[in-house]
Amino acid sequence: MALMELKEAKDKFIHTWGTLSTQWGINRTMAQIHALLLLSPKSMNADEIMADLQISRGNVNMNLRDLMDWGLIFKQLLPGERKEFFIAEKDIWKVAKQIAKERRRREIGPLIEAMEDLKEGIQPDTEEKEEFLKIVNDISKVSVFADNTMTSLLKSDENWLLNNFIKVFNK
Amino acid sequence: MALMELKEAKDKFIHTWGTLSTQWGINRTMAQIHALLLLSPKSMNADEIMADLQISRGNVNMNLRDLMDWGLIFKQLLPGERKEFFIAEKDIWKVAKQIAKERRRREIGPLIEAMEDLKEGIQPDTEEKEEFLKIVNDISKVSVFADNTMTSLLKSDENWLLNNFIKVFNK
DNA sequence: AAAAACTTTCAGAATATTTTGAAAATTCAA
DNA sequence: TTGAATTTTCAAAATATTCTGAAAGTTTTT
Repeated sequence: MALMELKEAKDKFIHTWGTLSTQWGINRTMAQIHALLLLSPKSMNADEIMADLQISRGNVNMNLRDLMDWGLIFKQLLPGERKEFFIAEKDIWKVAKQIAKERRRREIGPLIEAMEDLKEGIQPDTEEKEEFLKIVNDISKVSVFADNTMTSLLKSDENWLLNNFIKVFNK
Repeated sequence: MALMELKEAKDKFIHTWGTLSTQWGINRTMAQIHALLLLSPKSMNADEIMADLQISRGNVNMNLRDLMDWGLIFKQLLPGERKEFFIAEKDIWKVAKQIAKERRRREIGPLIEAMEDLKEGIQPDTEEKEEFLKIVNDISKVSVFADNTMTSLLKSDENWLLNNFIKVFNK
């Protein structure tokens, strides 16, 4: 790609972030607001975000709330300002951990629960039922494994080291 | 949950799989067909799937193709049968690996590429540009790390052991 | 206490995604 | 070959999601 001006590059970043996010199951606007705040050296208020991304007040409000739920941005009350300002977590490792944590909670948690429910409802008194329970149990095991793996990865930054070890080990 | 009959439990499984899949960014019908085939002891053809899930031929065809792309089901040509039959991979660990692989390809790959593009387009000749590049670089590093971690986890089943080690290590 | 500044809500509009089903394409048996 | 069986395609319909903007709610200032 040819050389770009900063403004152009920032716009491209925001646009890309928005596009990729949909593949992620994350709302495009939420991702764009996040990208905008990530790149902004200072915190921004709703009006600034509206103007910048050309979106409605309601949309901005709703997505700012979601971003706070995800733990990706924070409200900042500036002295002498009536308006609320928002600032993004800039430490990308923290951002990644936060996203992974939230996805684990949303994606793996419900799966484990659902499998437990199914296990309890079926008695393994026929061949067919045993086969069904085998699948449910296997999914249960794999999801618990995935959950544990995620938790381990997230729990402490020492895991950075362990993972580098794994990476080298598998070369 | 109260005791269920097998049919009821299978329906619940298919329904649950379909519901959870949307949170995953995976099409509901694709997930339901996958669940149906996972639970089916024998391979099924398009007409059987249409009848079972009450969906159109076009929808079945398209989602069977997607499931094959994901490597989750396989076409089976039965001797003496004109119709194509489909069977799911039943080894859940393989299924999980396949899903993780596909998501890695779809979610992490494009992110790494996009960040590389941005890096190349900007010269770090001002403070502002350096700050921008810092963020792009950090995202780059984190995504490459995530990509490597995934690859390691998927590369060989010896990792099961290593991961159990990590799990115990972090207790 | 009233008004101004600001934030939140939510019904309807806009947009995006998924599904249908009939027509076109393909495959296979005779 | 022909034509019956089967699969694939794709434009239009159905459904689901996201966005808007004005009204309602809240907080702060005067």
